[in-house]
Amino acid sequence: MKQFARSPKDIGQAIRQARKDKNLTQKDLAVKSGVWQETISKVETGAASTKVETLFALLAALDLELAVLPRSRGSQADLEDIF
Amino acid sequence: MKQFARSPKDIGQAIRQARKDKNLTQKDLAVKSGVWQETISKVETGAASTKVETLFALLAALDLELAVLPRSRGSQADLEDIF
DNA sequence: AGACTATATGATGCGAAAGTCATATTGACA
DNA sequence: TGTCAATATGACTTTCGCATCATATAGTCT
Repeated sequence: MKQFARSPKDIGQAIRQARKDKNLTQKDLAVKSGVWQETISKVETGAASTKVETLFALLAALDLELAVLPRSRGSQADLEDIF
Repeated sequence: MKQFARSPKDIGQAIRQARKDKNLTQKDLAVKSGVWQETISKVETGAASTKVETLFALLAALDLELAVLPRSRGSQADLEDIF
């Protein structure tokens, strides 16, 4: 079940989704990924930006990866969705 | 043509690929995305980490988006690929 | 080879992310 | 509702990305 992402917020939602699907708490994921629980909270809620390393550490701990693909479907996200 | 990514380096390569496919220089992309040419260079070569906002700014300027999906195919990337 | 363009590298300053610890708030459930 | 676990928030410090400018290196074409 694939999640598309055009903004940090999208990614955060996908991570939270995947974490819950695997029945992990933020603390569990923190231990697995080496990322602090507090940081995970911020990432999932989109409260703060993230470094790409942090993102991949979380994705790896959740057995996820990314695919880069052309924006075909749906409407364009405007810059406010990103910044 | 889809690019999978499990590390910042993978993303950098995908961005470079997409940029060249569109016949854009780093400078062109810098103008379109609002990200400095120097930063793009670092991102593409994987020399430095990036903020997720920067990543999405580049992807948007290249009409790309991400998909989050389970790591199924191929071998696992180990942590050195990420950090 | 020379000239021009593209990309990489290097230094500095600022701001923001992450680590860290403490605590508040929310959520679940007996 | 009271308690415990889960998540969010806040403060503070350190680390690091980005903007910025300058310059070096690499590529390309004549």
